[in-house]
Amino acid sequence: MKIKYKAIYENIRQQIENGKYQVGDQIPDENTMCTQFGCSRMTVKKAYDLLVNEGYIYRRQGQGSFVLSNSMGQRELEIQGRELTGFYRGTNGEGQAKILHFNLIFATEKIAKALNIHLHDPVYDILRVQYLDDKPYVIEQTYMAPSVIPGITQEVLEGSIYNYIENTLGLKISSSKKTVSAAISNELDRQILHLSEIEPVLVVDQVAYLDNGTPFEYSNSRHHYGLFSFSVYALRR
Amino acid sequence: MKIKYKAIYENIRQQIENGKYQVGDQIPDENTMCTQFGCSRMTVKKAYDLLVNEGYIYRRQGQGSFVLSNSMGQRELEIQGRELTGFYRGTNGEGQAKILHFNLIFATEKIAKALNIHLHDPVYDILRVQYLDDKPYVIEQTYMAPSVIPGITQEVLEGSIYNYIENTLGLKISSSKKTVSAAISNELDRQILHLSEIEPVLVVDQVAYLDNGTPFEYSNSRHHYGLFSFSVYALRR
DNA sequence: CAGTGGTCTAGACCACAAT
DNA sequence: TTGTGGTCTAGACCACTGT
Repeated sequence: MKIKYKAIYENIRQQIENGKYQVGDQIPDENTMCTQFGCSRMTVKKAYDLLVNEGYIYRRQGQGSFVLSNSMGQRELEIQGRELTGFYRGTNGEGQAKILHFNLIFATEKIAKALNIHLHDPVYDILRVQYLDDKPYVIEQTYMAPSVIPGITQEVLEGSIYNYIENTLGLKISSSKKTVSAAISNELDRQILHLSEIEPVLVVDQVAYLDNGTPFEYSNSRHHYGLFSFSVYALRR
Repeated sequence: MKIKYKAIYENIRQQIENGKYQVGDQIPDENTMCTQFGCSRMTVKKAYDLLVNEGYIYRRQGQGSFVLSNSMGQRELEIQGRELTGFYRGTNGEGQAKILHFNLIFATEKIAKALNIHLHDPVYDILRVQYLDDKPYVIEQTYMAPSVIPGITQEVLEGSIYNYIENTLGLKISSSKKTVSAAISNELDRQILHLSEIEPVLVVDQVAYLDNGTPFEYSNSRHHYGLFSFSVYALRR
């Protein structure tokens, strides 16, 4: 790791996650870290601020820096990558994916607006089911513009779209906006996710962005209510 | 505003929100801002990094800084304070609150763990309904330790607990961890929120922290599925 | 008081992109 | 080559906390 503040961040993060620093423990002050890592205060500060943003520590003027939580220690949630720090990996497909349909359609107003393209521009219209341990847990409706993400095929869709985008196309996925809500399950939900009439779905509406600011994906995911939850750490500003 | 980077942050943020900078527009580079605000590059960088974290802009080496979204422009959601930047204000009570019960109980293991207190320590056990425009939208089960938040009364509960904590007690609320899921509505949900059997609730489990790292509230909120959604902006690290 | 973090400076060098 | 952002330094001064 050539970037110093990331190295310091990783160093402390790991010591928190593996329990060397317990919740409530004070971690070294900035000057101590400066001498230890041979760097200036600003560099330590940057590393520590990252830890604050991710909910690992809190800091108080005049007192010091203390462990707030070991974040990842709370893995009681069923489907969770690095959910707590925030990036939704639904489309990452760590399990298997089954394609329900894969078409080209004309962008509706909603899609065009979300993807920042013109009305009636062509878009991929993909409906997939994701499985984990042979259990279906989410139905994903995805729209992407071929002008942004070219060359999508059945094969790509059976694997991970995100891997294709990052590894094959060499693009960088940088952020996303999500809105989470609960909804009554519809006919398709119940059939695919094996739900009864009274069992709901957790709906995630998402627009995902490349590092050049282009929205490349607009998706609507309907999750089995018992197999998925969504966690965030929120800092008050 | 005496803090320069916050002043710069506010300046740009407002210009994005009121449309002076449109989505996709390039905003001034760091050196330009330095001369304009009479400060050093690091200060501008800090302001811009805040804007990146909140999803307003993205930046690319060699190219510049560009508007990603005007965030708050998407106020299509029913109940939303500054949800997009992340802090859940359910307990803020902008509407009215009705108390269903208010007791002192002995902490269960789950509560003790969440609030970092001992098993069987006394805790407030509060069940409230929040209304917005005379419509019930959430049932909130809240646990707080009197040792941390003393002096809770019926009157306090009818207003805003958060206001009481910050204004009357002079404590600072700094962060929270939430887990969001969908659930089948129970008898109470259906009665209070006027739901039918097939209509679900959006459940938010939350631990909230003071700025000294103390978890002061453990709550479980069951929201009307049609009146509440939860939005986040997530940066990939 | 000493110890801590918060803000800020005035530079430096590097990496990357467009021309 | 120029312009951009990313990282980093070696200080400085201030604000807050606890002794």
